[in-house]
Amino acid sequence: MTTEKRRAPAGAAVLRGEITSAIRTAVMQELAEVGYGRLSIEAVARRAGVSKTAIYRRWRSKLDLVLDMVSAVAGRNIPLLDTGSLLGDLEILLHVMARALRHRLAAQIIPDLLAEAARNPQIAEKLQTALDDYQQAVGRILIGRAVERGELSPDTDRRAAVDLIVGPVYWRMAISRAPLEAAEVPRMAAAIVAALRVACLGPARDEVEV
Amino acid sequence: MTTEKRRAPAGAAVLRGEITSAIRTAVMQELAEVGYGRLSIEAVARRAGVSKTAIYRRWRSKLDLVLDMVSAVAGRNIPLLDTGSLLGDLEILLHVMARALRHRLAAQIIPDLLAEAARNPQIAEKLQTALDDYQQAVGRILIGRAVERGELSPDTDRRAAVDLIVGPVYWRMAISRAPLEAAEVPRMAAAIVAALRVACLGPARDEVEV
DNA sequence: GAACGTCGGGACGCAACCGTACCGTCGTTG
DNA sequence: CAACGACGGTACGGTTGCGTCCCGACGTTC
Repeated sequence: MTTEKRRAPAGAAVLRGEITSAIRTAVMQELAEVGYGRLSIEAVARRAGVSKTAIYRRWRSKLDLVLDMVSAVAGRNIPLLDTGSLLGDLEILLHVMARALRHRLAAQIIPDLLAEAARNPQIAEKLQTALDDYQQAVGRILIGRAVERGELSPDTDRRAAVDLIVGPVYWRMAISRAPLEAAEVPRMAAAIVAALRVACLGPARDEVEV
Repeated sequence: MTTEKRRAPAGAAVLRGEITSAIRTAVMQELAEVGYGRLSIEAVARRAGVSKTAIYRRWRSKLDLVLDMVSAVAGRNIPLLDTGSLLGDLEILLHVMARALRHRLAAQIIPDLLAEAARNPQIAEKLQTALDDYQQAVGRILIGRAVERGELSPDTDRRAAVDLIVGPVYWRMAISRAPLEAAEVPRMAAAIVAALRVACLGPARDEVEV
């Protein structure tokens, strides 16, 4: 290819960032409103006040568009503060999750995409890696620190631990769709700590005492 | 209306049950495959080997059809066996939930409809009442019995308890989509019992704000 | 200030689906 | 055994969305 004579695009021949971000927010809103299944490029374009071509110039298809959004959002990893105790760490994590799921958009988009992931391999892959990263981070860092401190047994099952930690918040906010008051977090955190302590003891062979 | 001369429909003029049920299973499969958002009557008809008219004669619209399916499935309440101990009751419940979510159809349809419920008031209502029934049943019966036995404090927060019980299984099977081995159930049940014990101790009493 | 070249917008062809109207079929009823 | 009447199937207009093509507009570069 003799591209030597070519000069870089300039002037009006350059993607306008404002439009790109207008599309992005429109996609989020549309995704929340109708879900991935019914997401239409035309609706996105309408909502963004933009032509369809503007979208197709940036992303090859609807799937590409959504995949890009997902990786953009899921890419940023959560900071897991070290408060010095498992209980403290958990409270922070629960607060962060609750805060995230309190946003209307997130609370609608996340369950929707997770459901869609069950049937769309591309979305599943993108989402699953993000989810795995998240779970691993929680498992390794949060549980790992607790093990180092001696708060949990070294042979704690990381996956089971993640289920016990993340499950209740997600169920409460995304499925049951009941608000989680900040005041409830400490209690939930304490309950989870108790659960984690028991979970690493292995199968319930012993009788439980009051 | 002078319906006196009317005689009851008979012969070929009666809905054929085989076709009705063919439609029903087709809807379930289609729902699992493409989700509610993309569910199309034509596809259902094709899959069932039936005409669209056959469907429209039975249900007024796509929404009606799905609502009917939901109430049919969600209507049947789960039997909660009394094993004599909270731990035993929990193990049973977890097994039942795990068994249900192991079915491919259920594991795809349930999250999908729950996500859809977030934006469709009609589905939300049907599903929410079913969910509430379920949660109440778990809360009242399972927790209630444990309280009677003295295993849990009388002022246990039912809602928080349900979150701790149902959340982990749901997360594991429907979101994380990792298999839950039967051997893991006892451990998870034991962990949940521990969590419930702590949860009813009340909030961390130092900070109680709304 | 003219040339450049991509930009956004509107229009197009194509495909899928919705919900309805009509038509011949068929089993029961009297 | 004939009449009944809802049955299932086909065909149809209308709508929506996809992805593409062509056009005039526009800001930078030389």
